[in-house]
Amino acid sequence: MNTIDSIVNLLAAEREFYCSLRRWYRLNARELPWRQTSDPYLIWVSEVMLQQTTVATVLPYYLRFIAAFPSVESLAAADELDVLRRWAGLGYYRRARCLHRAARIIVNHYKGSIPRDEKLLQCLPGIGPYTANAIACFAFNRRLPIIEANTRRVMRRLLAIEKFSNVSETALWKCAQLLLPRRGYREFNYALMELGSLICTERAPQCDRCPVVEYCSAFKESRGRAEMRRSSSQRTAVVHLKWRIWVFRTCEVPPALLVRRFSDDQWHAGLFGFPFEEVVRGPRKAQEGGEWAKFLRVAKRIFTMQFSITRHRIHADILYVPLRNREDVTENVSCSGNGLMWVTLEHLEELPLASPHRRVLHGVYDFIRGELEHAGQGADR
DNA sequence: AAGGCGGGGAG
DNA sequence: CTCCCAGCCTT
Repeated sequence: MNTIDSIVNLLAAEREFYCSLRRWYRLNARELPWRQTSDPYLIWVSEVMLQQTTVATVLPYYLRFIAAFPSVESLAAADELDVLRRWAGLGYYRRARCLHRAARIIVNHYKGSIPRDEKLLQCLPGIGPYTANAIACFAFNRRLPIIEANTRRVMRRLLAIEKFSNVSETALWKCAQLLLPRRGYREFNYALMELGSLICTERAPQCDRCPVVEYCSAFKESRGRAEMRRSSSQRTAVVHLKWRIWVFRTCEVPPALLVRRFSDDQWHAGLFGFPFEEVVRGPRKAQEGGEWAKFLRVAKRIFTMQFSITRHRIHADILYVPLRNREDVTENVSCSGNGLMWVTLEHLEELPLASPHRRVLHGVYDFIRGELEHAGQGADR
C-alpha cells in the first residue's frame, strides 16, 4: 500500500483542517489586485508575471502593464517592442513574447475569449501545467490542483514527503488533486499559496502561527526545524566570465550610439543592448580576440562593471570608441552586421534595454556629459 | 529528468 | 555573499 496516499486520505478526511485553513486565510489574506477580479485576461497576465518572480516585484509592473494593455485585444494589437518596453526590468523576456503571441492566437483562433479548458490553455505559448490550472481555477472556477513553489513546499511538509525518497512531481500533483475539497477549492488553493508565502516559508517557517500545524507531518517529526540545505555538490556551479562591451559613438549632435537587438539564441533575446563579446582566456588559438578586435587599439576602457545572469558572474570592460562617422564601424562589421543600428541618446532611453546594458548606458551617459562639458569649456576660450 | 533562463529581494 | 521566487521550454 502506498504510504503517501494513506497520509493524504487521512488529511482529506479531517474537516477541521479545511476549516482552520479557510478561517486563517479570510483573516490574513493580502489584498492583491489579481485576486480581486475574475477577468481571465488579468489573471493570466498576473500568473505569467509571477512565474519565478516575487509578488512585491511584480506589483508595479502588473499595474502599469494592464493600464497599457487592459484587454487581450489591446495586447494582441500592440507592437512587440511596446510590450517588451513595459516588461523591461522584470526579466524572463521570453514570457512577454509568449504572452504577446498567445494573445494573438486567442484573438485569431478563439475569437478573443480565453479557453476554459486547461488542456487547451497548455497549448498556448508560455502556459505550462501550473499556469493552465491557475487560470482555469481562479478565473473559471474549475476544480483543479496547483503545484508551484508555495504549495509544493506546504505539501511536502504537510505530508513529510522528504521521508519517502524521491517523490516525483507527478505524485505531488496527484496528492494535490486528492486534497482538493469538494467545495471552496479555489479559496483552498489560494489559502495553500498564502500559507506558503506568509507562514510556511522556505527558511524559518513560523510554525507557532500556523493554523494547521497540528496536521503537519513534518512538524510532528522535527518541530519545525528547516530542512537540510543542499550540499555543495548539488548546487549549480558558478561560472565566471569576462566580457567586453563596446560603445561606439558618433561625433554628431546629438551623439548616436551603436546598439543591436539580440537574436533568439542570445542572452536577453528580443531586447536591445550594446555589442558585446566574451573574452576567451588562456592560449590564443584561432580566437583572434573576437570580431571587434581591430578597434582595441583606439578604444578607451572607461569603466568596468560586474553583474550576474543566472549562475554566471560576469566581469565586463566597457570599451568606448568615438568615431568621425558611422561608416567607420558599419563598413568594418561585415559578418555580424545584422541587427546593428545607430540610436541617439534620447531615443535609447525608450528602447527595451537589457538591465546590464541600461547600466552601461547610464555610465556612458555620465562620461559623455563630462566630455561635452569639457569641450564646451574649450570652445569658450 | 535536468539545465537554462534573468532580475530583485531577503537573510 | 547565497538562496529563492505564483515555471516554462528544450534536450
